[in-house]
Amino acid sequence: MEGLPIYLQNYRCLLTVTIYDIAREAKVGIGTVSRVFNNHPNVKPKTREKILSVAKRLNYHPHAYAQGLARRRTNTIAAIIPFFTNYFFVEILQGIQDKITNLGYDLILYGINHPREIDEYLRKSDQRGRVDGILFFSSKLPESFVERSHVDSKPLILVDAFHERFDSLHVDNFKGAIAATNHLIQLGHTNIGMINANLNNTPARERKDGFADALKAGGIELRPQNIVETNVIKNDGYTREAGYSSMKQLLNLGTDRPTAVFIASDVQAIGALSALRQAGLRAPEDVAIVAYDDIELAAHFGLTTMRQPMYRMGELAVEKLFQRMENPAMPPSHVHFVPTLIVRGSCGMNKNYSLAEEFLQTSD
Amino acid sequence: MEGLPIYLQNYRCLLTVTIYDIAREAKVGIGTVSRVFNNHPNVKPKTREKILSVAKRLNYHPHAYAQGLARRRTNTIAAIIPFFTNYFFVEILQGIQDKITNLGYDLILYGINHPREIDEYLRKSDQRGRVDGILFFSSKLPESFVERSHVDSKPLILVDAFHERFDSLHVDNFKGAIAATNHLIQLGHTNIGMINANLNNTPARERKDGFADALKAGGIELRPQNIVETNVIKNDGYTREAGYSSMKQLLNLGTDRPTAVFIASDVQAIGALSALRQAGLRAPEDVAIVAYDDIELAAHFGLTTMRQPMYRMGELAVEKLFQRMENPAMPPSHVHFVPTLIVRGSCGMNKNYSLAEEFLQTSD
DNA sequence: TAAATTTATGGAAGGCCTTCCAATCTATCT
DNA sequence: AGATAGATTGGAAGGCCTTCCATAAATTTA
Repeated sequence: MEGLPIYLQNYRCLLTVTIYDIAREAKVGIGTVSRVFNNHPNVKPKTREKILSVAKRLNYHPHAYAQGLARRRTNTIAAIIPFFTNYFFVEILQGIQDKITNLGYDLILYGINHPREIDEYLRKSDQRGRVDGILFFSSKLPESFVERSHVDSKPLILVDAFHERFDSLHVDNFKGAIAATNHLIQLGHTNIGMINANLNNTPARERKDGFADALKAGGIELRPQNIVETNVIKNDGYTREAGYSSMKQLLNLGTDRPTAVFIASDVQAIGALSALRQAGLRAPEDVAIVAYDDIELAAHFGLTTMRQPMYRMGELAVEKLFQRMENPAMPPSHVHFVPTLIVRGSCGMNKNYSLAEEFLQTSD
Repeated sequence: MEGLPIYLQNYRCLLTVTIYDIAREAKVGIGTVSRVFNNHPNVKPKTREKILSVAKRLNYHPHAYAQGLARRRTNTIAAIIPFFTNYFFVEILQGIQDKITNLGYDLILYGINHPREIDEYLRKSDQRGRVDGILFFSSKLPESFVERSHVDSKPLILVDAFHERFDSLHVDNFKGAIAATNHLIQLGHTNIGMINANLNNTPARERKDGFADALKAGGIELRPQNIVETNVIKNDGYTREAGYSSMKQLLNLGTDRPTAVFIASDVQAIGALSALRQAGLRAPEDVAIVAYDDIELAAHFGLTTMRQPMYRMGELAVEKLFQRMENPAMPPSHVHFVPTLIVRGSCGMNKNYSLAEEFLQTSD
C-alpha cells in the first residue's frame, strides 16, 4: 500500500488506477503509457522501464472493457452449445479453448438447456460489443435469426449444423450412416435394424436416410418394424434409457428380430447392450452392433462405431471463425467431415478384440 | 435498409447505430434514450414509444462494453475449471448457467488443460473490467495469487477446493471416504483395499485420509499393500486405465487380496471392473466395491458410490458469488457438502439391484 | 389563478482506453 | 553548423454508454 500516491490511499473497492495515474507518476503522456502496454516499438527503453516500474508499483492493469471500446474489438467469442451433447461437447470445447487461448481470446459459453434459450443467447451474442464472433452448435439456426442477419452481421460458424448462408463445419451423418450400415452388410447380414434418436434432431434424420440408402444400394429389404425411433425428449433421445427400451422393442420381434443393428449413438448402444444382456443375448453373437460417436467409453464396451473428430472440429471451428472475421466478404464455405469406422468387437468382425490392448496403447 | 438515415447508408461493417443517432431521429436527448433502455420509470409513454420505434427501425442495440464501462459492471463472471473433470464439470456448469442466466449474467469459461494455464486464467479474470466475479474449481489456488490478493480484490468463490481466506464450497472428501469405507466394514469385510488417484490431487489425499481413519476407527488393520496409488498424470489418475491397472495390482496379491475395495472415482471403478472381469472375477461376489462421484454411468454399472450434488453445487456457487459481490466485507464462509451413499449392486448389500428399475424411475 | 410539487427532459461529465496528428527531440548527413 | 530524416512524445478526439444536475413541463394544491 505504501507505493500508492496520497490521493488513492483512501480509496476502497474503487481503487482503480488508470493510465492517467501512471502518466502523472511517471511524468509522461498517456499516449506513451498506452504505447508501452501495447508493445509499440517507438518508445525509448528508459521511458518504457520507468513506466513499467510505476505501473507495477501501483498495480496497474489495463481495463478490458475500455480497451474493447476503444479498439472496437472484444477479443472474445461466444459458443452456443447444447449442454446435453456432453462428451461431444466437452471434447469440442477443449479444441476451442486450446486454439483460442493461443490467440489471446476469451470464450463466453452459452449452454442450452432448453430450446427457448437459443434465441436469447443468439440475441445476446449478436449484441454490439459483446463478442467478435459466434460458434453455434448442433441446433437449427432459428429462421428469425437468419432473416435479421445480413452481410454486415457478426461472423458466425455453424458446427454440426448447416445453413447455406453461413460457414459450416458439418459431420456428414448421411455418409457416416451409410458406412456403418455397409459394414454390417459386408459382414453378411440381411436382416438389419436401426435404433434411432428423436427425429426432431437433424443428425438423427440424416442418419436414418443414410441407413435407408445403404440398404437400398445393397439390395436389402428395409423392414419398417426394424427401425425404432423414440419420442423421448430428453437429450433428443440420445440416452441410455432410450437405447435400452428401443432394443427391447426390437427383441420383441422374436425370431424375426434383426441380426444386426445400427444405433444412432454410443450412449444408446450402451443401453441397448443392457437390454441384450438382460434378455440373455450377446453382441455380436446374437445381435451385431455398429454405433456412432466413439465417445471415450466406446472402447470400454468394445463398440464398433463411427468416430467423429471432435477435438479437431473445435479447433477448426475457431480457425474458420477467424478467417471469416478477417475477411467478412468471403462466400460461405462448408466443410464436411466424414466419420471413420472404428472396428472393435460389437460388430463381430474383430473376434479377438480386447479392451486390454486398447489400454496398453493409450496408457501413459 | 430503407429505414436508415442517409448518413448511414454507405456504412459497411461499422454500421453502428448509437444512442446519439436515436436521439437525433426521435428528436429527444440522449439521456431520455438511455432511460428508455434502462426501463427508467420517468419517461412519458409517448416519448418511450417514439424512441422504441426509431430504435427498432434503425436496429439499435446498446453496446455491451460501453454499458459495462459506464456502469462499472460487466455482468459477466468467469469460471476456471479443469476440463478433465468431465462429468462433474458438465453438471456443475449446468447449475451455474441456469442460475446465471436468470440473473442476466454471462459466463466466461476458462478450461484448464494444463496446470500452467491456471495462473494465466486467474490473471485474466482478475483484470480490471473483465468480469465481476470468479468461480475457481477443483484446483489449488496458487500462492502467488493469494499473496497479491487483498481486501478489495475481485470476489472469488472456491468450489471443490479450499482456502481460509476465500469463500469455499467444498465436498467433504474426508467424510465421504469414511462413509464409503464404513459401509464396507459394516458389510463384514476385514480385508479392505483402496484404489486411489494421484496424490497430487487434493481430494485424492483427503479420501485416503478418510479411508485410513475409518479403518482405524473400525479396528481394522490397514495393510499398506492394499492401498494402490497411481502416478498417472492424465486427469490426475481419474481414468479407466488407471483403475484397470490398479485393480490388476491388487489382484496380484493373490489369495491375500482384499475382499472389498474403496475406489476414488466411478471412472476408475469402471476400469477396475474390467480388470476383474478379465480375471474371471465378479463384483460384489469376489470383490465388493464402493466408488465415488455417482456419474450418470454409475447406475449402468450398478456401482455403489458416493454422490456429490453437482448441479446444486453449481447453483450454490453462483449464489455465494453474488452474496459476496453485494457484501465484499463479509468474512469468508465455508460450506461443506457431505456426499451421500448410493447403494446399488457393487457392494453386495443390494442383492436384487437391477438396472431396469432405475430406468423405470428415471425415464420420462 | 398562483404556488408548490411532481414528473419529464436535455446534455455535460465521466468511465478508460486507443489512435492519430502535431510537436519535439536525436542522430545522421552534407 | 545547418539541414534532414527518423525516433519519440503529448494529448485531443473518439469509442458509447450512464448518471446527475439543472431546467422545463405537467400536475396538484391552496
